[in-house]
Amino acid sequence: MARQSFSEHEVEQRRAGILEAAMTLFESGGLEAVSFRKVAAVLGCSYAAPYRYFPGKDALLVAMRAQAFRWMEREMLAAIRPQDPPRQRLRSLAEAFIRAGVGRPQRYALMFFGLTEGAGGPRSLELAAAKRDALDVCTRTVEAAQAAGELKLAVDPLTASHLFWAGAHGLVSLEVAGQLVMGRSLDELVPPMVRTLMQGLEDPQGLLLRQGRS
Amino acid sequence: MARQSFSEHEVEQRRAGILEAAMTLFESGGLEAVSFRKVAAVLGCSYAAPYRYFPGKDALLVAMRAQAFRWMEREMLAAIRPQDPPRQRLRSLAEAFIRAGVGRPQRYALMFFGLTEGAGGPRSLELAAAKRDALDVCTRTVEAAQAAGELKLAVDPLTASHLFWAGAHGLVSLEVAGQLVMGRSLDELVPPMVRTLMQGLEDPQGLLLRQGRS
DNA sequence: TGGATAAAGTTGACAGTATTAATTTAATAG
DNA sequence: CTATTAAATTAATACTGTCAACTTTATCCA
Repeated sequence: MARQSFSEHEVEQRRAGILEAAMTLFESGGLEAVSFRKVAAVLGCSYAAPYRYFPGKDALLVAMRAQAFRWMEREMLAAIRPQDPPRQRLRSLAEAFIRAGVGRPQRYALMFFGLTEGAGGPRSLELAAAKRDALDVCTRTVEAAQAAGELKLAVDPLTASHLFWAGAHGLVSLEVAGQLVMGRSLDELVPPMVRTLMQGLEDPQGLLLRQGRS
Repeated sequence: MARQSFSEHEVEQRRAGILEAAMTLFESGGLEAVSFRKVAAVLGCSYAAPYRYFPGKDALLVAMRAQAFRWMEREMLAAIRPQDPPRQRLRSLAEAFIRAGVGRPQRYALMFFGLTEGAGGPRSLELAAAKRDALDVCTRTVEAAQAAGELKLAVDPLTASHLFWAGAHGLVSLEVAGQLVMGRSLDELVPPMVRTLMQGLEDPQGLLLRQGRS
């Protein structure tokens, strides 16, 4: 006796459409270029229509951030080749993270510079999952290297992957924000950073066993 | 034959007043609580008056960021006691940075999460100087440790201080943004991070000379 | 002392924004 | 065909940054 509600799939499709439009605006003009009204204009609907699929702008931004984390996860996964030794995979991972972030500074800023965490609505579960999955790529790689005996950690693998993640993020973050002193390009800093992270994670005995280096 | 312009000092005083009002608003309600109109309301002037001292909101935010960097510089300087050995000073520096940032997450976010760098107006020179001075505290401490023979760097001191800075920032940044996996408190991560940074910066030979360990 | 002058400050206006409420459209079940 | 109701649109409110026109006011000079 009434108009049938949209199926879950249809709703998801509309959400995806809104998200895509928002992302397109974001890529071309940064956060300032993202507004419900512009999104609606791109989609050809009225400016209040998206409210049916996102309770507010915060929710839209959260979804955008989750998407950015998914992208980063893909970038990292694409960089680690199974045939490489675990230690090399860890290096590739760090390099991929850094280069992806620096290559798309706006997207990277969207990921990490979200100041309003948004009180954890139902949709921030998706964001949390996206973050966890991205970090998991890192954690698994660290664990694999340790399991293969190629990495002697001075701390537990989870802590190690957090430190690894934090170090890589710190470097990208500073570069993206233009904080690195002029004249020092990222190419100068990436290799020492990766080496510092790898080396710093290991206990001295591990270093001794393999005579240091790399 | 005309009303005398304000002296440089008077202008600076008004700028400082606006800045202070903006900071107060920021501390209590985040970036959303900062607007020219609210600042003016606090100061008791009309909403367009601040435009005489800041060309726009971006310029105001830049000045706020510079002030935050100056604060961080003071925090770090207060933490390094001259009587401590250089190595200990470096550790204290890192701890101070991390604890200051985590203790005031909003202010920290203001420092590093400024997405709009603002095309470098005349006032962003002050921001650049504030950033440089803060980083210099770190660089000088690293150099002192190296000069005292207490730190055998694997890279040049400037690169080392950048890595140090990046690592500390990465950790704080993740904590502030709530990216660290739940259950892992900062107290768990700070000591390993500091050790990782210190250890990672050193060349293997230096480690050998002092038998490893921090 | 009495304008003239120009800086400092105020007000009004415009274009945008997020968000909510009221309204309209349209599909479908009976 | 009609009642129902989800979806979409429109109207409206309360903000925002920014600029232009206007008013106030302190000073200098005649």
